[in-house]
Amino acid sequence: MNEAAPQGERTRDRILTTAALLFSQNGYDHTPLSHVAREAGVSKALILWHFDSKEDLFRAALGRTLEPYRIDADAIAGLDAARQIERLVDLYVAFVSDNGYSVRFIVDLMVRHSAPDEVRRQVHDLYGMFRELLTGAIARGRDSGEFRPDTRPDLEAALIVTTLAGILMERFLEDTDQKEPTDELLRHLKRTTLERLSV
Amino acid sequence: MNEAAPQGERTRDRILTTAALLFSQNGYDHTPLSHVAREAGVSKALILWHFDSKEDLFRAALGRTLEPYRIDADAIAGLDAARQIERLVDLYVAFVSDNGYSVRFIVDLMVRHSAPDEVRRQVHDLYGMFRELLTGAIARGRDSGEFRPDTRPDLEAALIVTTLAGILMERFLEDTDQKEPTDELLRHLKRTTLERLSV
DNA sequence: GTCTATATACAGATAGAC
DNA sequence: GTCTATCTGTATATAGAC
Repeated sequence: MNEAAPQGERTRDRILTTAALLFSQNGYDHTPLSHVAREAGVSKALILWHFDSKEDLFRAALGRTLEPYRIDADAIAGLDAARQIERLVDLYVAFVSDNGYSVRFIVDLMVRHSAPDEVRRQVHDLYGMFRELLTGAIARGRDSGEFRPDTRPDLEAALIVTTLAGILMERFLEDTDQKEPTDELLRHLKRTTLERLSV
Repeated sequence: MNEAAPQGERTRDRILTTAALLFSQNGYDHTPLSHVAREAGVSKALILWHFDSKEDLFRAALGRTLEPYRIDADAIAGLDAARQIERLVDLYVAFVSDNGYSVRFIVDLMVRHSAPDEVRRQVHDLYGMFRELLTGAIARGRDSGEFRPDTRPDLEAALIVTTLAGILMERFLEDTDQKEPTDELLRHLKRTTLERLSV
């Protein structure tokens, strides 16, 4: 027997994982507790014993949904500035590709202004951290002479992340999950950015 | 008496307008018919006499919501290519500023894949038309010698609209309706684009 | 065309046995 | 901790009078 994970905890955990999945797939309003109960193999009453309300379950499940949302700054260590920028762009695109459902769900919450403040702040911070990484890479490239001396790292970084946000948006607007046109656009973004920055 | 607009038609129209507003403000799921009825000054039953179902009302109301969504190609006539690009960018930003609620609503429908096919197609077409206007302006600039001869109008236009989509996205991600940072970003977008295209 | 009253369904949440 | 049974509110939709 595993003393650290009694039955109740494991059941609670299964409810949480199930809820996180169903909420991100169907949305809060279209995920009745009965559905979560069925998929998790428990009764509605048990869910409401573990969590005070559906809203409470939702907030707890959001933690699961946001688990993969983190930035690994080490991933760009040891590269020159230009390569760091390219790598950050690729990491962004890879992330939204790998987390389609949940990214769509979180974006939906943000667009509808129905994300809890904590989530809103978390997303905001991640966005800021990513932009900071870009800003830092551009600043180092400028200071090392790799980029033009009149480069404005913050503004350039802001333009890049905005365009990436646009790529995300367009992915949602398209029904088909085509990636080929986006790839060409991505190459164009990276190329024009580096051409503009380079001396 | 106005023979062309009997009482029933005017009431139906008021229901439709009220519904379009409330749906775009609060969303479909959080707009009960009782709310529409109260705001429109009629009974729930009357709404369901005019429209077969809530879903039917919703589809009809979407027409109202999309009414302002159109592109006036004449607005850029007589300008040189660079000025046309700047003007199109400004028109885009002005539109999303003037139609905050409904743009947010439509985007939400698209993100959640819950827009009727007709609406999805309509938005897609508008997006395509706007990109076409940009593509045309860039192509004319290239052919007139104003822009570099190796310019690829379609790719450049795609990059611009993607960045604009990103600006829209970021406006949703921010809680505050600040516009100052966006303005600086917009200027940077226009300036870098034109610098890249110009000979 | 417009209303009041009602049918029907289903959601979240609670009571209480085990 | 987990269940079945039930309460309670609210939503869409219908019936039928005016």
